[in-house]
Amino acid sequence: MKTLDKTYNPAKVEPRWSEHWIEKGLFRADTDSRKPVFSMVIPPPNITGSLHCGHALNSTLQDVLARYKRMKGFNVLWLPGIDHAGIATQNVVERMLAEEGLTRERLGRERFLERVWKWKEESGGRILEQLKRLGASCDWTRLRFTMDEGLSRAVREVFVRLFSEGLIYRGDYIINWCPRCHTALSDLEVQHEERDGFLYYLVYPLKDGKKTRKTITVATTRPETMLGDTAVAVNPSDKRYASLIGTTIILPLVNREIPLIGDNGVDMEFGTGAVKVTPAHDFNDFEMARRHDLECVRVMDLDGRMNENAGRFKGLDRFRAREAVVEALREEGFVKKVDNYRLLIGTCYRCGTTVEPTLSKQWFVDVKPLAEPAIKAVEEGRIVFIPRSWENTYFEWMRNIRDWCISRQIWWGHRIPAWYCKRCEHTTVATTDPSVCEGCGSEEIYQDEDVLDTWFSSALWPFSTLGWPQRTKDLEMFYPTTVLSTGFDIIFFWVARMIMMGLKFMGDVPFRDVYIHALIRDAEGQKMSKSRGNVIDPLVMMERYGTDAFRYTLVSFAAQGRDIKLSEDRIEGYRNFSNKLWNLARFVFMNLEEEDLEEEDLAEGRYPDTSLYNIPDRWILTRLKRCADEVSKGIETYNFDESARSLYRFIWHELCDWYVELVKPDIKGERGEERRKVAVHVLTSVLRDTLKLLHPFMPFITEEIFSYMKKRDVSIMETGFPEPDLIFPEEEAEMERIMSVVRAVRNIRTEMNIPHRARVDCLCLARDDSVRGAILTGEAYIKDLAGVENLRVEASGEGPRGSVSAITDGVEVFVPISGHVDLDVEEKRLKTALKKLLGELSQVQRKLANEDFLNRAPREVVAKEKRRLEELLEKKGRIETGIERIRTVRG
RNA sequence: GGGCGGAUAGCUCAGUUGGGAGAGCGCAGCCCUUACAAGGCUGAGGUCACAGGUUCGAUCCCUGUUCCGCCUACCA
Repeated sequence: MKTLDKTYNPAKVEPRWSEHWIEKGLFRADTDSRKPVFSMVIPPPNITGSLHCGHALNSTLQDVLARYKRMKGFNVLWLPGIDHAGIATQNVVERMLAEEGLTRERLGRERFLERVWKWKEESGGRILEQLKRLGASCDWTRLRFTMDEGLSRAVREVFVRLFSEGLIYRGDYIINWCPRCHTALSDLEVQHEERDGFLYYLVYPLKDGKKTRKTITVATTRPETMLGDTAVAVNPSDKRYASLIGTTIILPLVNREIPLIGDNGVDMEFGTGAVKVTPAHDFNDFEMARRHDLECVRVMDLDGRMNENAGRFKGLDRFRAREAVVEALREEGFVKKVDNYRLLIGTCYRCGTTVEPTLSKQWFVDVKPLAEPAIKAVEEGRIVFIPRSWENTYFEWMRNIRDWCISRQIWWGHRIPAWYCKRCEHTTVATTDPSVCEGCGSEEIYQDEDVLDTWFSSALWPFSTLGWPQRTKDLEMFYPTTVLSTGFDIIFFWVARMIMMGLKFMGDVPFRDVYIHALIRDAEGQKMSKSRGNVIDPLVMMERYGTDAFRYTLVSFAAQGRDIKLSEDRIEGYRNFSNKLWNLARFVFMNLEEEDLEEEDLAEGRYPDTSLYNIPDRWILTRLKRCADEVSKGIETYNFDESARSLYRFIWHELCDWYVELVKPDIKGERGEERRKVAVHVLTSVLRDTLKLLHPFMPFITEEIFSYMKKRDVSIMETGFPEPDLIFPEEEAEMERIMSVVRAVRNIRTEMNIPHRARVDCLCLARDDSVRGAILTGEAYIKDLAGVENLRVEASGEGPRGSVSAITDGVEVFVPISGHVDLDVEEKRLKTALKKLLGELSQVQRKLANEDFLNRAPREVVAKEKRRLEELLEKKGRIETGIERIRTVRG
């Protein structure tokens, strides 16, 4: 057998396996399979993106699920893909054009789109390679892209059907406009930021107050929009102003006459209780204008500059205009005062520019009718969020949902399938490009210039990727998908919309479980961002510590409902863990004899006759079984961190720290050939099962080690997930007893500074027969692991002169010290132990003295406490004898 | 304004039918013991944020407070 390198070198191992798995088609879903189905679609990353920690976490968790389910015998589909990311991609390509001194307008739509496709072919989707590097076991043969022909057909189909049902409409409404990206944005695409600003108090004169110089003062954070004011509103129940409702105001600078209206939406407490109304540039005001049938006056153009309605301010950028307008108002005495004020401003999530609410003609989805069944699906538990608490967030948004603006004034995306007629003004909406107007048959039709929100196509992802609107085998087999794993930040953007669309067009939920993973932050708890410069690059981490170690770190941190503070130290720790595993394998392989290898395939070996097992064998097999149960349970309940913790403890602190040490003499043949064979067998079998348990988390190293154990060409992922059933609770307990004696002797050795090589004698006093039995059966192990020469076990008696003692549950361990014992050190040891013990003792005694406790607590609990009291009292007695003994020696 | 989450060892975090507080890193001491120094052994370190309540018993359940995050909202 090959000798492994002394340290594990992931860089040498990982790329080979990534390729191998894909070449062999191990990730392919099978439409002819009769196995139970497990399916997921990947949240499609942006085509412009590159792998960040969030992707890495989410993909790792999905990969754990996929690999686990595959090994458990499921027909697994994990469908990968990417998103065309309309605005982001267009920005990227426009930036490239700018470097050539070009603009998209000069290039023209068609040639611009050619450039985007070319860019896509050359440098788009880099992230897919990075996902492969991470080990993501997606079915790469089914890779999808939102702009693919098939998916585009799905988009059109959906648009046409919603339009025909009146759920998609076009109209003039106020929307969020990004003056930089030159497009409308949905509410969700606007990010709110708190900034310092001012609250301006503007004085508006009343028309019939000319003689009396009557005025009304309004408060605003955006004085420049006053040019577009078409009313002033007050609350009708506001006594200060109620009598003025219906009067006319002269708008300063503009000299337009505007009405003073009453509206319940006005907050009497805020500012002066009077608010200016600018319907064309404020959502609130727009609503109010509709209620009161007010005029809408736009005062800005699409670049965010003042337009002709702004009179002398025309051409000024909106922020310059603010200063200019305030200045002008001030000169004429219309500014009463200016307060400092924290305000929330909306910014474009793509470029950060302050968005401008603007009246505009756009396409919308009437979402309410779609939202109702989507709410119900979650209420009725047909879809379950994990953690459950996210359902509140979902409900909150869905119940207050507003119409979705889906048209974007960009070129890269699915063009809106609507044609307008120059003759009759009819709008033709069709799945295939029409040549004549549906209404009048005229050929003079032209297509809408706009494209759809990228999220529109993403909403169809779970079924469009499976072939819809065609009724494919994939669709039939894999829809609804089993799980969706994603971040909370796109619950509204994506999850909710998929649920609505899935229910609408497939008549069924798109997935059963929605697992919401944590958000990754840096070590200080800051959100990672390029501008902060605190981004941890997953690729660098994989390079530096190995993909498996990086994956394991993410999984270990993935506790539900808590953010992840990622730190490099932790990754290093798991790098060490992978090295530990590597060396475990190295040890095993080093000690195999030729015949062990010839006799059978280590990768498939069965456990031998259980009657041949000794205590350590039975103990480790029991521990393995418990670990396997915990791993499965953790994955199935999305408590991935628990699985990871359990495996870590088992491999390092049970298998390596104890079992390997226990069987070393066996493996080396010191206890006979038969025993050697059994030990080898158990050790290799446990190693093999451990590798399998670990494989979903650490696919590379496990496959690598496994490859040395197998005779035929098989991947570890094809060998099934271990479900061991051997369990020996008695030996498990006995072993614990033996281990605690070993620990006790080691403790004494350390505290007494006994040289490492020196052997010591040991006397164990234990009243309980079974405890003595356990110690006696473990004699050889205690001698080995604690460096004991002679071991005596007695029911009762005295510790030998000049010996030091340690007390563990039910056992008192004495170690005679050659030369003389440092009495002071020993006394101090005993006294500290006594002090600690007395604390525990008084707790227990207090409990047992409490009648209510005795009467009301469950019997088992009371019995347990009583047993504990006895143990503690016994311990106490022994420690006190020890202290007494020291006193007598001192004389 | 509404909602959600967090506060446990120096740091990062686990801890559910409520019943003797855990891990990793870091720290201290000893050890290059033939799988592993990316290692081994041993150890120190915690009024479980604060105040009440329920209970025989609370880190855990309930109420309130403080601090820190996040999401959401039409106080201009």
